[in-house]
Amino acid sequence: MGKQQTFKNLPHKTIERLSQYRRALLLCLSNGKTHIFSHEIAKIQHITSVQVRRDLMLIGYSGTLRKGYNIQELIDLIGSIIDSEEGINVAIIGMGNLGRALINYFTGKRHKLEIVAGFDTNPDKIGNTFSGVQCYSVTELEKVIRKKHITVGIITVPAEQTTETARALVKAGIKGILNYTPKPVDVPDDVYLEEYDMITTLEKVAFFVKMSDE
Amino acid sequence: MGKQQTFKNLPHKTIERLSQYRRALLLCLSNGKTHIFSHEIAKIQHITSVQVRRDLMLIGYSGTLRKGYNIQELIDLIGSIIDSEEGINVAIIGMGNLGRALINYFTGKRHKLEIVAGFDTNPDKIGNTFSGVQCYSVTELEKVIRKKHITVGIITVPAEQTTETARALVKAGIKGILNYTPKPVDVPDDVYLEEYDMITTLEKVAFFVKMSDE
DNA sequence: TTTGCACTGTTATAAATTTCACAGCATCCA
DNA sequence: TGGATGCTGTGAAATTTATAACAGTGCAAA
Repeated sequence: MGKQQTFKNLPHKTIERLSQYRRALLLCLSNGKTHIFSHEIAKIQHITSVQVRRDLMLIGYSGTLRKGYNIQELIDLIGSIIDSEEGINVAIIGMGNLGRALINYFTGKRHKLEIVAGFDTNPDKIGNTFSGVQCYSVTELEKVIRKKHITVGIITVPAEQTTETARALVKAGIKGILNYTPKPVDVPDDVYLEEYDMITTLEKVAFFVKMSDE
Repeated sequence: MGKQQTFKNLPHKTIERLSQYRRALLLCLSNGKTHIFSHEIAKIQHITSVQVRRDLMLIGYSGTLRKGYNIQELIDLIGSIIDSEEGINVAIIGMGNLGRALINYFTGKRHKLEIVAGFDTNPDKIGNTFSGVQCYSVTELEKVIRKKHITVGIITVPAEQTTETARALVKAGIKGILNYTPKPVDVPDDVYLEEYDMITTLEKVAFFVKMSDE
């Protein structure tokens, strides 16, 4: 003990980067590489090598001098930190384009994190399977979430259904919500909430493009 | 002069929040509200009222004591800062689920930021229109981008086409890229790049859910 | 075997961002 | 009319995040 708990204090930004490092490392591994230098990781992620080394220091991983970091070891270590041992089950509420994009994009990528159910109100979708994910009626939300031990919900419904969807998820005992809707939601303190609005990001890019023009 | 240029030094985080404030303000306006307090905005965005006031201070906007901020004025001011006067034209490369989701989600929301073209390699899609956006062949990328004065590109192609897509965009003279692919890209310094990976965000949510469990 | 090089690991420093603390003021209420 | 209240605006402090600077080390070439 003592070591494990320090992971609780990892900076949020480091957590995000660890996930990104792993993604990059998996790619390198599939290309046959076994070791990697901090500056190589840095290049891929558009950050500095110091930052990579600092992040790895925070998780207590040491590389080999002049050989770099062992990719497989590092992947495993990152997994032991950010993954949940028993795995985490995820639901997507809203099987429109965005919901289906996420499913496509996601299935089979991480074995400790699995989308195990989709929900929609459209009768044409209910009962069907999308990339291996069964679509249920939102009326069954609570039942399915409890039965399948789903702890994370991704909201991809139309904006006007956002609030009620979030409420239903909370009522069903969800622990984390990722809201891709443009409408912010309100949840109790014990539910972890992350909101992402694509318009904001696009407006930010547009702003800096405008600025670079003067 | 002197006032305008300070907007160049606005913190990145403030820029993002301004966009979010505007989104929330537009909603309030459509509900018939004319004024709003800093703590109301803060509540919606899950931040503190101090932060809202500080952001507004940075853009030089003053509210009325005990009445709050004039919503319309604030919307206009934010627009004058983050929007480009002539408008910015955007292209989406990759008309799969994610690309179409973005188009649906976006069209008609902001008049100073418009998606004016989509691109794909699938012959079934080329020539069609999706929510009013014409889909072109990627072979025409450079031609269309130059002709329509497109300065921002959103990449939503499959991962393995990411690198070449980014290269083509840069070659076509794009100024800003928003990459929704899990594969990081590399661009010259004068192209503003923003990358967003949905898996990272989901893994982050999962991490904090796991942590809250102990 | 020595010297230089190219890495890692870490402490110290700086920059960015958020929060605290409180002054000021218009309105309400007694 | 004289608080009390409930907001705004902002300098100062705290926190978070990133960068700089450099010591240590093992390999490689001479």
